[in-house]
Amino acid sequence: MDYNFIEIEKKWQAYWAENHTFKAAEDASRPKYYVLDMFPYPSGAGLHVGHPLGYIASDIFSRYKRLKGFNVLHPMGYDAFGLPAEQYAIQTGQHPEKTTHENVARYRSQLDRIGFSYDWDREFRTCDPDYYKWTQWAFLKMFASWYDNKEQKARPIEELEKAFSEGGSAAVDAATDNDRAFTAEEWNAMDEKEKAGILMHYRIAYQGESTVNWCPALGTVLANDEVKDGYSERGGHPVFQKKMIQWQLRVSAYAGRLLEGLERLDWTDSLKEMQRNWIGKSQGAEMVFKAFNGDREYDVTIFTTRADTVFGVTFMVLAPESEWVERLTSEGQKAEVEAYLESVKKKTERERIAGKAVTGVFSGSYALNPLTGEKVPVWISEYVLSGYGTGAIMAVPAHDSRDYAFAKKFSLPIVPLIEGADVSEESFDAKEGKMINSGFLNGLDVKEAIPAAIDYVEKHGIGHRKVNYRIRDAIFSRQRYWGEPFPVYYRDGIATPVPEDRLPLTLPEISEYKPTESGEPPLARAKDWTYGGWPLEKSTMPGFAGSSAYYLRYMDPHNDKALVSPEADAYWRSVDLYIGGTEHATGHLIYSRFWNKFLYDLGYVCEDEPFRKLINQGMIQGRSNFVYRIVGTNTFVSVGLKDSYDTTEIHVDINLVRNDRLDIEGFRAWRPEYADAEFILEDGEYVCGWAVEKMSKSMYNVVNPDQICDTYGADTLRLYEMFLGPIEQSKPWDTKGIDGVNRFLKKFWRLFWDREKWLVTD
RNA sequence: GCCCUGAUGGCGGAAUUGGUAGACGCGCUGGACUCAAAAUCCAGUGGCCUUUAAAGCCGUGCGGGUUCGAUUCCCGCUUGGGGCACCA
Repeated sequence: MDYNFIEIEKKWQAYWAENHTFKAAEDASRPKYYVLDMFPYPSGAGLHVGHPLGYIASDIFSRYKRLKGFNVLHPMGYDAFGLPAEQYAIQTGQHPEKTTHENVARYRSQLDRIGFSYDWDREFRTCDPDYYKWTQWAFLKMFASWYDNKEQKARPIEELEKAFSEGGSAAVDAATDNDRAFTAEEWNAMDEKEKAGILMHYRIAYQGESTVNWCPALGTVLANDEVKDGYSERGGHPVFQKKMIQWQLRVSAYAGRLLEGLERLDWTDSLKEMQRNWIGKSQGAEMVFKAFNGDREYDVTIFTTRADTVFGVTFMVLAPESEWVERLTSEGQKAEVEAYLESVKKKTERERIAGKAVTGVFSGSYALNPLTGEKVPVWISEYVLSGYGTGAIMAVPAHDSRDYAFAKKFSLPIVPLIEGADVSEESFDAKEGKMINSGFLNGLDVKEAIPAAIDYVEKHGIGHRKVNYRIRDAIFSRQRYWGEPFPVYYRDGIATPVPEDRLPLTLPEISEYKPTESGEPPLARAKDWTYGGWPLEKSTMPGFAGSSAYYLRYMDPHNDKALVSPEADAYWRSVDLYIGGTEHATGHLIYSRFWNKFLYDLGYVCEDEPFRKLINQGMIQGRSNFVYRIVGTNTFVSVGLKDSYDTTEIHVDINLVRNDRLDIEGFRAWRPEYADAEFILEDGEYVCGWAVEKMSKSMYNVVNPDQICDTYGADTLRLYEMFLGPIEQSKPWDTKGIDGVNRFLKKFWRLFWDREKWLVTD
């Protein structure tokens, strides 16, 4: 009896399923170990050979840990809300639920063939109402919480209301976008609507106006991590900046903890570094400049990390979206400023980045340098971002390259502040050298001058030390159908939570999945989308909502009283080993950490960080094949001869190619337009070109794991994927070595079966 | 531009606390079995010099350094991959 993988795998996979061999249950007598894969989005294309790489690694490690005596939790499920199913629904009218269901079934059967040791009793989909009930629940908790900067934790909103009624806005140090100060008396005199408006500026899940990434082609806003180079990550459509009122999560409140928590995690340096950059801590100072529009005086606050350069300020710049623009635009400059703001608005995000053209307009106002008393003009330019710092800067062209470019363009003065710095051709940005032209800072080194300048500013009441973070609050609304509905309705225009015991608020049926003609989200089509007679929120939650706490739900997936019971949480605690792609570095892995910290603050989970150790598996790339068609003909030339002709390179299905030799008859049968194709051969064969590219349907280079399982068996597939190289590394799929792995398994089999008899008794 | 990573035979890659470089596999070469082929098994396989062997020399991207000893540590380059990018 030879190594018969078909029989062996069938027998044991059935045995595992029947006996729930890998079912995990809390067991205080054994140490726990939690191994998790990033759950997949079940796309219509099914699994290719690259997807299971991480799953295979984690499965091997799970089995190893079990044999070492650990109680292993190793679950799997599906990230099932999302854009592709919805786009498909818009095109075909088919309910996304149906598409999702079919795709999940396909994924499951493919996963089953590979023989994973998942505890399938814990499987769920994020689009199941029993699951998204807890996504909605977490949102309500965030809505009902504020962030206390002093205690560095989230607290119930009632405690904030109490503080306001006793001491007004000054009574708390909270993470907020509120800029209106009020006393206890003023607070207590406010009506309900006014109070609600104020509280909205403090809630962790809040509704607020901000500049968002608007994608007209998708009809929805996108989060920063969903936009790449000015195009939507899904679909590649252009993205515009637009001011809109949206639900947001106050992730920025957790910036310090998200940064500091990285220290204790067993993640790769590169991934931690990516998160550090995304969070972007910078230490500096805020300073107040007095600005004058005619005879009206305003205080304009700026942020700088180079307080030492304040003697070299020759102008100020406001972001076009800044609230100061309106106040500081003089009568005479009004028309010009408005024209400029209009031109900025029309640009796509892409144009704004790519052009990097220096643009701007004079506001007509002047400001006073608080240290020198010197009068400097106030300009408006898109190179200043409204979302960072205060949306206004002091410009020091001699020592900042962006200010330098601006000063050159608009002929503004450039005053060098560092000894020996030549600023005739470019700015001197380095933080080194001796200060000159800088009053009391003269002679100091830059590194001494920065704190000295801030000390001076603080002492004279001009400003104070300040830490700024680049990380923005997460835009949490999507103008789409296939996502979690917000459990919020509008009572007299006041956003009001649906009571917890009425969750889940299930997604209604609608007739069509596209936005309405008036531009409202698809949920506007739902009949009676109301609660207690009041209209419900029409946007839905983004993809990352459902994936932010799924690892907690696996601990206790059937609990209808809590996201996770305190007992299950206390036993499984957090994920010990998490395997998944690096593409989630600044999305899912930030949101999950935020979400977990929030639940930790409220006492729902016992660990502050969700993922102890994280490994990023590399991508398995595809090896594509090409044929070369002579332009204007239906004749194809072999790769070695193609340079003698003018040809177009065309992807050809790798299933029609063996060892780069084309199956000519197969090719003719592939597509009607190739039925009468002619070929120019080399040595009687058509040789294809090749390249290593992303494995994808459109490049016809997808290798399906089912084929490998048919030919060699799941164990050969698993062993071979591990054999391809280090797990973290990207590598092309190349079956050259697969026979060797298969041979190894056959030899291994023969250790136990010697042609006619077993060599083992048990 | 800034940050993070990597570079080892014909190929994928081992060697992860500084101690025999090239494990394992692919490929290739030779042999056994067979009428023959496939499959299987055995042996060899970094380079140079040499008919062969012994012996020797050279070898971990490049140039220096530390050390009894460096793929491993330090400095400076070249180059592949990834991330960020008007963040004041």
